Amino acid sequence: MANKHPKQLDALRAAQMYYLQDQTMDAIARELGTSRSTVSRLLSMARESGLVQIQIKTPADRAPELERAIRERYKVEVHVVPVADTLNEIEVLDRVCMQAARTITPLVDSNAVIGVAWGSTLSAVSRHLTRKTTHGTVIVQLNGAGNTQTTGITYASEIIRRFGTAYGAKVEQFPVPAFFDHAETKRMMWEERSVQRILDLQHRMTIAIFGVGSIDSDVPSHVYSGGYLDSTDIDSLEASGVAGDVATVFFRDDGTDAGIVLNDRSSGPSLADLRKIRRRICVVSGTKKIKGLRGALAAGLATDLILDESTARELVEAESASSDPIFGFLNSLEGL
Amino acid sequence: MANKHPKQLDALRAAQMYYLQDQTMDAIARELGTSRSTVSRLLSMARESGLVQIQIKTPADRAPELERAIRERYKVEVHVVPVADTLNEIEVLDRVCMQAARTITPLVDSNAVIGVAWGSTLSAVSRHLTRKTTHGTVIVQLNGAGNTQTTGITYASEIIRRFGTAYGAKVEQFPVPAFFDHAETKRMMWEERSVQRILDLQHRMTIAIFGVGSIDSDVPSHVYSGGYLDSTDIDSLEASGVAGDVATVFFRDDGTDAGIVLNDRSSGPSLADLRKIRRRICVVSGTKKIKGLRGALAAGLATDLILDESTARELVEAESASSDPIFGFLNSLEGL
DNA sequence: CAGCTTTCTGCACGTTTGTGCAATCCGGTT
DNA sequence: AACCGGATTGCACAAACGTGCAGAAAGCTG
Repeated sequence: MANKHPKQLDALRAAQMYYLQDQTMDAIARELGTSRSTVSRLLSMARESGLVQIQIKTPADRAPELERAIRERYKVEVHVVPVADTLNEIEVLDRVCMQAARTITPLVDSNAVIGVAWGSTLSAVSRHLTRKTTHGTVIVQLNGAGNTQTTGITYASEIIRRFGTAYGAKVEQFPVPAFFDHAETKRMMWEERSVQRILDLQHRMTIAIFGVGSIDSDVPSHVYSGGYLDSTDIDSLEASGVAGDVATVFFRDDGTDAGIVLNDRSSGPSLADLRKIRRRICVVSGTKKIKGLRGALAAGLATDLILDESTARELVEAESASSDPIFGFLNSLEGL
Repeated sequence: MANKHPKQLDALRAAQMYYLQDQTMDAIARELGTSRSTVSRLLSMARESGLVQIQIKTPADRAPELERAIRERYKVEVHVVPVADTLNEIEVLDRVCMQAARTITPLVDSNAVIGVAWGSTLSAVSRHLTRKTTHGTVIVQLNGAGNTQTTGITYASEIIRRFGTAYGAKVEQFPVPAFFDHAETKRMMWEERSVQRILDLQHRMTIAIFGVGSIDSDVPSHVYSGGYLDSTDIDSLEASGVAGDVATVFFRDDGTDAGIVLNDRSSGPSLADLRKIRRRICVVSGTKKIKGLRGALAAGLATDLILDESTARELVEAESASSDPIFGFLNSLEGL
């Protein structure tokens, strides 16, 4: 029809005709004066560039049993990702993270300050993000990623860079080690202005996105294997009865963190600071993380929880059969 | 897999897997233990029941020329519906109204009070509404529909009933004639408590949805042909220089309504009252309505405008070539 | 419980959609 | 102008999808 068709405009037209008027791609192609295949490509462009937004709204009253149970018990917004229990761990992670990415995107607004942790879960999430145009959004790295072997920059920065690209946001790295060797060094670094700039940003976070580590995990998280901790550290964690971590900050089964010395050397935000953030999104895939997850929930670290179905089921069952049911009950009364 | 599958839950699962995890229907069928065709049907259920919400977000800066021009000039949120100019009037109406229905739905919140007019446009919109679960929403008829031949109940009530069904809302009819024969009768009816109940509701409207009538329309709107007005009335309208109407309330080219006597006998809300509503959505299809549309825009009756592309184009051109070309030119200089 | 109506399901078929590939276009460079 | 590399297009084929239809299941009635 017309000549000078910037692709964006064609994509918009196509999307409107396809999604709002139920036209076939063929009809759209004829109107746009191009081939059907091009329309197909325009539409996938439109989807990926966030022009088309598809979301699934669960009326809370019609949510599945499982979701209601978790929502009630832990007072979190929960999204249970349906997955066949025949899938292997990696496939499940992938599905959970794809759905997580698409669930998170609508929550991101302009001028948000988004804290992002790192790890295999977040890496998978970042790979599935769909675009959304926002203004003034900032992505800030939640915790350092350096370790004894590498500076960890590429791995963690890759993740937050993907977030930045998806939302058109500025990206702020946190170039410090995951754990300091000496708490004193950390205290001094925390006084540095370059670090303070990041800490300030972190205090202004409106959204945090993180996974959990779990100490009894057979496949231990990066933190426990990647040269971040030595055997003394791990012994000390076990001695303190640690259940897991969020952004390299540890906690116990019951959500407490007092007296866990390693936290004094960790670069992640204290649990208290974390809890101040309005929206705290926790993504978990795999039943091996149950222990850490329960701790995180007991600590009230998450406002939103995205997890796979098997883990969700186990969470509900595990809690009912927990060693301290009364405490669990109290928690659920206190709105954690 | 499991047995006792309330269909709703299956539909939710399917929708999540399809739209959030990019599974094929085949894979979903296998997991749900049913056939692919059933999944296809579940998904269309999920779409129609409003479980899946697809919307198209136009970043204002990347909107087509036409939209920007109208948005700037008339200060309304505008949605130009792309349609091939080879389509006939009825097809265009259908497309516009389908897209209108899908554009309106996301704007409806719980506890909204939605005023709905009647006419061929609104009838078409109502036929394309998609469901959305809301609570405490009320649909109220904007203006009476009785005329000298019928009570007009079935036609208008059909429209608002469809709105009610789509949003799970209570429906309030307005059982009065479109035009009273005597202004005095109207004044007295307006004192009746049954009528006052509706008027009260109308004062609490948060959204109004209407088309426009246009006096020079070759195919005159129902109001001008369906036994609502007699020839004396029509003469009087022409004598007053009327351009069109919204919900059976008339106005001139320039948006004024002072001194149009027929309005004293009309059952629709005064223009002043209309303008108090937060969100006023005007749906227009077909260039024949240009005159009425321009009047309505001049009167500031709409906050949101949904119209087809040809009409949009003509609206922009008509204005540039208006009796005051310099003004039009200036407009176009100002970044329209 | 038989007989009827209504709803649901899977199959088969035709339609619609995604994508690898080769041809083409386009902007920049030599 | 000739050349080149990357992006874009349409084709052809395969994959994915929607839907009329007939049989099965579930309600309903007497």
